[in-house]
Amino acid sequence: MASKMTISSYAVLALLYLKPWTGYELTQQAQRSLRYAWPKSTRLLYSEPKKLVERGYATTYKEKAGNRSRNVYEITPEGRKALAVWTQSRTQPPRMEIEALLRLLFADHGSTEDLFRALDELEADIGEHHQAIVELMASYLEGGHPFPERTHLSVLFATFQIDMFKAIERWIEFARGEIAEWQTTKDLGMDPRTETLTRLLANDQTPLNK
Amino acid sequence: MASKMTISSYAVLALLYLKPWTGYELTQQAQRSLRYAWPKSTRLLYSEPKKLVERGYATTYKEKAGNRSRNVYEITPEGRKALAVWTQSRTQPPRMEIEALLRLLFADHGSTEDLFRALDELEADIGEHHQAIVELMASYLEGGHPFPERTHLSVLFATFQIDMFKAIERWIEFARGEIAEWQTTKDLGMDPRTETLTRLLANDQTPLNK
DNA sequence: AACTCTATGCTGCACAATGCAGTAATGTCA
DNA sequence: TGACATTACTGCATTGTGCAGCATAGAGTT
Repeated sequence: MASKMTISSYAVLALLYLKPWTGYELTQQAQRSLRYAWPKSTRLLYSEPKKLVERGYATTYKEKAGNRSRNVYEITPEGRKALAVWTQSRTQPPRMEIEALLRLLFADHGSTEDLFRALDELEADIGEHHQAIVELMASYLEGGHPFPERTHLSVLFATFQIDMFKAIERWIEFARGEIAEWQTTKDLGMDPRTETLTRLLANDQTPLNK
Repeated sequence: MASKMTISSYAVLALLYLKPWTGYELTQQAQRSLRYAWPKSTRLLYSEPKKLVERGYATTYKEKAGNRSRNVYEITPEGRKALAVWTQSRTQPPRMEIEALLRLLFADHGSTEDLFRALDELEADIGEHHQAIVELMASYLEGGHPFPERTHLSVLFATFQIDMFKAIERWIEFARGEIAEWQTTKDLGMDPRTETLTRLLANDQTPLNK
């Protein structure tokens, strides 16, 4: 039987709403546009459209160029209806997996060098994304958007991302400064500096805002 | 044979490094402290310590109180060594799943009301976490930290979270303002306002910073 | 002309992780 | 004494990931 529609199913269906795509194109497009809101494996992006076909939300045909063939997927009217249902449902709470922060939480097993390295890695990963999105925006100015009529949505989304990345980068700098003051990762506990910070946070302020 | 150590395995192992816990306590503690850096299901948190025992990284015994019994897990010296290995490895890139942003990306299928609702839901979810962490910091001031010698780590981590939550809340307000100006979710494309924003973003600035 | 490398275009399989239902004892308040 | 929340898990179906594998096409190199 047709399995249940997951958010990932709807994400793929929403891409098909824009235009028909091949399986491969879907994997590429998901890399480019969905990665930051809904990161999914390539494998899944090949599987989802097949399930949509099973459910009657898409149709498929094999297109061939020479000896090669590829699967093209197209949304059906039922698929469009299904998307409307999704729009009405409660969104799932956001979820962030940041291993570097996990390392911070347990930094007292290791050295300050280990912790600095984790921060460097976080900075590098964020920096890559940050740069990519800034370049994407530059390309939009030169008419590089594949769906120009949707630019306003992409740009609002990009505002979120860039803002987020900047906040993380600012925090990394701040964290480096704090850690540099520690003599060790361990047993610092509620020293005067930590107490000052705790007081700030308990009043819903951070040393970073403004 | 013993399966491979995942980051989740190390997360549980790191908790066991602090002190022995029962399975149930691990699920509670992971809810309280790991949720924002490494959110995992309750089910997994019951399974992971068993695997650690299989690998020789932990030992277990059944403790009984009356007719009831519970499994207590304790780290072994091998477990401590394994943790040191983890500390040396490259951190995984951060990963964020935010369904509300996915809705934004595909908002042109629906109405502006649908989009406002998605933002309200995101605000509610973030607000809950935001409040919880601020209250946690207030409790630390009253000596509520279960491992007082680790307060400096928790506080640096909390700085990240609160800063992040504030940034998201600020963006939500901004997004509401922008969307309110649209007559529809569709076909706005590169209008003058969108162009202004795109220019800002392409220069690595956002309408929100500072 | 043969070669190597990258991109295209997938599938199968093992295993990680989730969600849900089920089971059962203990504590708490009306 | 009965109802309900909390403690304390386990089994099972299903979703999702990572990796290896397979095969064609095109571009550049020796």
